[in-house]
Amino acid sequence: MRKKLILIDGHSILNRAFYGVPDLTNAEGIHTNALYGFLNIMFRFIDEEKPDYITVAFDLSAPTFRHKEYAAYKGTRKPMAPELKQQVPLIKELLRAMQITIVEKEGYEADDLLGTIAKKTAAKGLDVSVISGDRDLLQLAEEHIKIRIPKTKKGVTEVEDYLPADVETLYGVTPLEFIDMKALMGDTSDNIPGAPGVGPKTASALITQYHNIETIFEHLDELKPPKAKKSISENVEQVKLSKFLATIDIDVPVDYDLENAAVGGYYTPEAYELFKRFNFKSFLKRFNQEDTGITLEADRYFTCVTEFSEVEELFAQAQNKVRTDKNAVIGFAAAVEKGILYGISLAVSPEKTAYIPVSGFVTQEYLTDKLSELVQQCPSRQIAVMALKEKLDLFRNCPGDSKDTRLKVSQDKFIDTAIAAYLLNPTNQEYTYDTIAKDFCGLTLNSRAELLGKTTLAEAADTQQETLCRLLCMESYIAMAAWKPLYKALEEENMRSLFFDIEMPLVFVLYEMQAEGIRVDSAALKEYGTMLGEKIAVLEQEIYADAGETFNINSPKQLGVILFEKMGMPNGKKTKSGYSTAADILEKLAPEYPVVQKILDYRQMTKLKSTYADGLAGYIQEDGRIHGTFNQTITATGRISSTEPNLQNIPIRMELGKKIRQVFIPRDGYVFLDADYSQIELRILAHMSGDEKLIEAYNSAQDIHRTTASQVFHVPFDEVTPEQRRNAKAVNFGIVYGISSFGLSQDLSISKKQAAEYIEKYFEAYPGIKVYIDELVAFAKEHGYSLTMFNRRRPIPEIKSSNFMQRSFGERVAMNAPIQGTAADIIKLAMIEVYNRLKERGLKSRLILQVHDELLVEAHQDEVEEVKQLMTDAMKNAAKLAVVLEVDLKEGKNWLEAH
DNA sequence: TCCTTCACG
DNA sequence: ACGTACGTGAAGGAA
Repeated sequence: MRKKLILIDGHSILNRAFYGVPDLTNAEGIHTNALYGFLNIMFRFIDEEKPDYITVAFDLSAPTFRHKEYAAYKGTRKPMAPELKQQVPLIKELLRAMQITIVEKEGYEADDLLGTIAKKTAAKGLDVSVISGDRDLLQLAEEHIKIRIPKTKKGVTEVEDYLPADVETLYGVTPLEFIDMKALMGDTSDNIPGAPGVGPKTASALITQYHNIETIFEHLDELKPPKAKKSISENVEQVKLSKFLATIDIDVPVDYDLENAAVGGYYTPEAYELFKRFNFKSFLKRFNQEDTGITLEADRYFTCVTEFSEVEELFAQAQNKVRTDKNAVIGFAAAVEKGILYGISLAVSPEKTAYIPVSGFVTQEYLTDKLSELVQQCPSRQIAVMALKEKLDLFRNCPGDSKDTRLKVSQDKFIDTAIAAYLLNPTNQEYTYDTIAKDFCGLTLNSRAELLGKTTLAEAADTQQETLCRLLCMESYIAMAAWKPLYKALEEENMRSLFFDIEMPLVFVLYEMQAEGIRVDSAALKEYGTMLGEKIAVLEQEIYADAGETFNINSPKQLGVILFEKMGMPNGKKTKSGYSTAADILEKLAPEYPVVQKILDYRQMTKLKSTYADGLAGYIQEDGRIHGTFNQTITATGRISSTEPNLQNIPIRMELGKKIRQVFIPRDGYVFLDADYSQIELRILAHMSGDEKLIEAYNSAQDIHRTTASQVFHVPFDEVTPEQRRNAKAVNFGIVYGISSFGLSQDLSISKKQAAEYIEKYFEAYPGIKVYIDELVAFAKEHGYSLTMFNRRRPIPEIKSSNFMQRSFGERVAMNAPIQGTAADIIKLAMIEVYNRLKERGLKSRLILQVHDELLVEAHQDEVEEVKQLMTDAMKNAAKLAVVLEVDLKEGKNWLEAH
């Protein structure tokens, strides 16, 4: 085996990390995002390559030898952002603590040091990986020198690897010719001028033909195209200079002793202290080296079974496993896309994880039958899956019985590890096997994006069977392996019940809501769209007439110019990347300028048409219904979210918009029953704070906003003016959102001082609330997270920030998350209860939508009274609070009527 | 792809 | 002094 050296382009990676990772600061207020990102990238390569040697090269700030005479070029570079600059010495400190060699040399660029060391080391018979964000280094590629460029897309780091063949495939030139190509096309980011007008295409073609600029100069007469000929002929000196600038010096007199760069222990006590200081919790795990018993070795046991007998044997092993050991958990994963199954994977033990592709004898029907059998044979919670809801179609037995969308499979056999991971940290963006492996098993695995990129499963099943096997095996294996640490963590955080009694049962409720869908009158929807289209056309012409020209009204940029420059409207101040044309700004201008009102109307109508009328139409399926998706692992507070389409933001507030609700209709012989909680968040606040006055107000069933107004403004209940009530209502909302005088002043268009007075008076009226929200903030400050009534956590790292804005945000979140989150917990309990009661009684009515504090049931006409009773009861009693949970229920023949 | 705007709770 | 209300998702424009 050849030994391995990893060479890292320090500034390049630090720079990428700085711009790729959102701003982080530690308790001292030091920015740490570049450090964090750098380490993330470095660990990734260390984990993957397990190098024998490692070295990081940095530039020193002084002008470099190669560029000394041409400092003017380099001199035009933008100065480094101070937040980044302060992290440069820190990364060096960290690297030294981790016993990682740093090279830098006065007068030389990191490129030159990397080039020299790479070439010399490769010549000694080592494999070298050069890690950089910079394509300049491609010229260094050779048989044993691989250039590795990490790219962060959507938070996932992908790596582009370049050996000489890769450079040739991509650019059509050899690594050495790459220098000449660059000399022609230039590089603005590196201040290499090149020949103006010559781009990558032309440069590549010319170098392929002539191989270097010297030969090109000899053939200036015959160059094609003429544009390139002219440009190059006129800029011979500049191209020569460019080549000089682009060439990496591979013969720098650098004092580099390979043995010094041998990997020592990275995880020294000094490094531990620094990681703690910078608050890099996820990296700290590396120091404990707690043996999870989970290793990549399992990779060796990943197999792709094809023989029919092997498939039977695998299922037999799985059944045997769950029956003989009730504590054992098996992992399951499925490759499903657009309703088509390409294969499944089962992890039966650490030594046995297999993938079964759908092919030949092994049909989708056969596999789903075997799966249903496995589930039925399974005594208890032993099947671990990620994103279970997406796989439940596979567990729906009896294909002939299609009228009943209801699952027959028992619910308590499954564990969803993605949901468990979500509960433990709901702020992650995704809960895929690779992120779970990293967070809970200490394993770094290639993500799906890294293995497949944009390849669809259908394509992969055809051409990349092995990759697909590896992918699915990793998922089922991690589902199995991660359960132990996940379960332990859930226990430690007292989230067992939240997981087993709320989130897991909810998976099945949401699955059936999605399967059920909601009926839409497509003719009425179309008509609504046409009506909007006509109104939009009229408004559009009027706006153009008023403006004196045609322009794109939907472009904030163009609109800003028209309103604030051409028409000279005042207060166009609020800017960031131009003028703000948000509704609240325009509303202030509307009384004086009639165009503005038309623009507001235009906006409203185009929104309605594009998002709702046209948007929803595209989601109506053949059964005349929309089957949206409810997401259970998205929000930081525990709410569910709705996508494709979003059925939780259908218009209701405006007269024109709410009409869209008329197109949502129940199936024939059914009606809608819509029940919503009345001010559930304020009631939760009353309960959780224990404030006697607020509890009393609710228990005497008073109009809460009026009561608040009466208390805050010291007027008798019956003499509260509408304005006072409105203000009090805004204060109530503000309390739930995490009150700030600024926010309230914005909402009510009053001064900050006045808003502060309202808040003060509110706290005088309800002293228990003040105490409670102070406690919420103090708790979050101490622990770094907040909790709901049902122990749902929301991490709030911002609350310890030294940055005022971030810290204030953290404080508001600390006030809001327990309230919004508890409301989410309660309606989830209500949903499960409604679902169970409908099912137990064998009713035809179905729960079909949830909108945060509202449940919509499509109820059979013969069951209306029973279901009304059942819904109200389930919702009211979902949680026992010090105040009653009032529920408003209405019946209707469309969603507008029912709400 | 990021930003702005706006629909909902 | 800082410059915001909490939580979402979709569409269209700009780059």
